[in-house]
Amino acid sequence: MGYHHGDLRAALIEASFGLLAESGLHGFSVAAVARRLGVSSAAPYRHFPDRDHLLGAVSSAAARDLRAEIVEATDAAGDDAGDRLAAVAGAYVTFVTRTGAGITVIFAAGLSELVDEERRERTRALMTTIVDLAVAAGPGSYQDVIRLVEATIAVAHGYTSLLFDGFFARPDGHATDVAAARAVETARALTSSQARPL
Amino acid sequence: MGYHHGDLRAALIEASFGLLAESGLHGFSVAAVARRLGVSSAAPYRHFPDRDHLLGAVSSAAARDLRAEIVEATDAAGDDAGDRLAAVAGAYVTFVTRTGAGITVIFAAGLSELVDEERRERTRALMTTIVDLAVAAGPGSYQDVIRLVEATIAVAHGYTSLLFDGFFARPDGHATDVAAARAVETARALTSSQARPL
DNA sequence: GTCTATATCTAGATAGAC
DNA sequence: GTCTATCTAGATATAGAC
Repeated sequence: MGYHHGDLRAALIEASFGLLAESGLHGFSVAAVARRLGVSSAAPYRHFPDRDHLLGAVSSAAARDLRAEIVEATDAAGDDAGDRLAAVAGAYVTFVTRTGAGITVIFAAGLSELVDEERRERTRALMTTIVDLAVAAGPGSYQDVIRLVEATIAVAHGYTSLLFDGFFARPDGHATDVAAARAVETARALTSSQARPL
Repeated sequence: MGYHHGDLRAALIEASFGLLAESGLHGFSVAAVARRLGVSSAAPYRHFPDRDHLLGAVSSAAARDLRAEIVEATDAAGDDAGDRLAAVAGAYVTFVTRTGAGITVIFAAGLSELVDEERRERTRALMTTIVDLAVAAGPGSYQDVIRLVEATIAVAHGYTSLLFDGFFARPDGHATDVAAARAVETARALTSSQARPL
């Protein structure tokens, strides 16, 4: 076996993204992540007590990074509030196709029992960021805002799944760009119609 | 162990739906399906040569049944072409929440290599049914029609995933109805805006 | 801090009894 | 047509060497 890294903990999280992107949560295992880094299957357990804690750390990092890329994408989208919210969908498709860490990983994954304050905070920040964009885009009640957020995420996640499951073509770089663009267009249609009652 | 059924083959497919609905494709295994029926883990192999052939049969049945429920839902949706297409999303959420067999199972699952003419035909019929509804709803080019189909499926699948992953609440009967209604509303917004260029 | 080795578990799949 | 028994493979997790 190979041996030690400067920071195996960080490397394990990074390698988990790669594995998730290729094989999905289905194909994720601590052993496979270790293999990817050329370390023994026991090595990860020096840094994470069990599989769920590794996944929790991956989830935490994903919530932080996804939020950062969403902020970046909305900044690039200009001033129109509808365009800015729609950009969330594009950022989601791009990020999740690259890292494999979408809502399935960030939420669920049976991690609800894990107490991780940092992760909770990052997830909350991610949601707050999206809700704020929806508030700006939708003139409706709080309930309407939440519905708009859900719809935007549903669109983003739906296109990502279609892409991952080969509905479009193999997810090479170009297919990802196309899917992201479609997701943005579709999400954008939600906010135009939001002006009229949904 | 228990013993023989009238039709274990059919029972295995039915039990697979239940297992998929509860545990997802992630938690699916031939052994677990057998356990559900109280038969030995070897019994399924008398009816299916391997795991993929069972999943293929499940996929085939799902394509047939989902199409039937879509036809039923669109018939109930009235005459407006936009309403009829939007009804697809509602039928999808309801069906997939109950059976666990959505696009992830019907397509992907590494079943592309499986040659199953009946399954291919059912999948084709399912897609044709949706495309026809989109043609009626969208006055655009063939490309626009395909995009509308993709968007509708993305919305439907997105809401189903949100529901399954606990984004709304536990998927009891009521939560499913709410998610289905939201999916219909969101899908409906796509076709109103389709009148104006997307 | 990582390795080797190992115990335990679960799943996929096959052989042979009934 | 199903059962019991068994083999193989891969994953989680722990113990102890270096």
